[in-house]
Amino acid sequence: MDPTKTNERSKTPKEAIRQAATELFAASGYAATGVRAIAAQAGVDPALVIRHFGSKEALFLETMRLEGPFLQIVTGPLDGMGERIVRYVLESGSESMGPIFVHLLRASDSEVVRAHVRNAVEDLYVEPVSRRLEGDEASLRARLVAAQIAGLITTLWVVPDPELTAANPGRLARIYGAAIQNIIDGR
Amino acid sequence: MDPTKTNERSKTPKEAIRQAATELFAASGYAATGVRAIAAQAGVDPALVIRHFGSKEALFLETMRLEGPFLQIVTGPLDGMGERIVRYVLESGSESMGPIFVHLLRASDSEVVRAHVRNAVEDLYVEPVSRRLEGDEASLRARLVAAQIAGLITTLWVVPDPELTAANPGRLARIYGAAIQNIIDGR
DNA sequence: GTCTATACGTCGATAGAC
DNA sequence: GTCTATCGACGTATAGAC
Repeated sequence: MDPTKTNERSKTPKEAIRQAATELFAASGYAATGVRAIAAQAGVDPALVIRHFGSKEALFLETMRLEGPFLQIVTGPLDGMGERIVRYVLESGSESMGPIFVHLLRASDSEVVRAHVRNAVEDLYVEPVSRRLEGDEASLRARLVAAQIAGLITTLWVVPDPELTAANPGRLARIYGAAIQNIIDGR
Repeated sequence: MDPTKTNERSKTPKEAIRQAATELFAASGYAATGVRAIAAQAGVDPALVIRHFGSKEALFLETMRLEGPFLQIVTGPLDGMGERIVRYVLESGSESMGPIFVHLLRASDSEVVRAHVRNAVEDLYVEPVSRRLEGDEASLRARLVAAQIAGLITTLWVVPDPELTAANPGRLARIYGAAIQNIIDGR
């Protein structure tokens, strides 16, 4: 009569909370996910959630760790890198990295969340790209590439544009990739 | 005849609420601004805020109307339009349009807010740019231009990158403008 | 040391008296 | 129409049971 999941008896309560939070935040975002709902799904008391993670926001950030094989993209040849970046972003939409970015940006009303995003962008995108770029103002141009990626993610998934999400990925990669390549090559 | 109310110094209560909300939302964003704080600044009862505008969210959206002379930028010549767009965005940061976009994106955890942003982007950016673009896939390319603009706004002000905000505006306009121009020109 | 029960303060929103 | 009183839900804190 109750098809919801049973208690994960093989795990410690803290891990059960972390897993429940990961699922619920990923499914419904930050605001729509309550501490009591997380506790219910984990099969624990709501107070335990705060006791183990300090606050709802801290738990949110812990489940929203940005990591991905983006570095591999950047270690490839400079030629065609723009298009490869776009393809990677398009694929990451259904993967782990895309949705995480989406929920983080949507919850960026908090300064703590913004700092989290800032650090992740710096480590994941700006730093590796900056290393690879040649010519003047490599750091500046790397940040503008990151801005282009952020814009694509925003328009595709944060505030989705239906016509863009339905567009042919190959055309997107070709057109937007060329624009990114323009900054990679540096005029 | 209906002479003015007892409150000669202020406008009608509804307008006082609207003005107070506009100031507070612009200064502190959506989450950090409470209904009671708005009512206090407007000098009215908190219940009036909801009664006049339905909800905090509806009042927020009413104060966050996106409008600007962006259309003038797009009516100019196609040549150099990319750079002009970037300059306009950079200037709008201290103006009315920039902060509004920032607070809307930061509050985009709500589907109602997302719809608001989607409509504004469509009317303000995509539609005018799409009209001006030549060649195939004008609509798609216009949306990718909008994506680049969104990325610039995001990286400059939604989740500010200190090194970008401190960068020379002329260099930003030249580099990022060229990338936008790449899509405007269409390969 | 973990976990539970309970409660506190605040939030957006509502009902009903003047 | 405007205020008083209050609602239910939220995130969070704490005392104390196992």
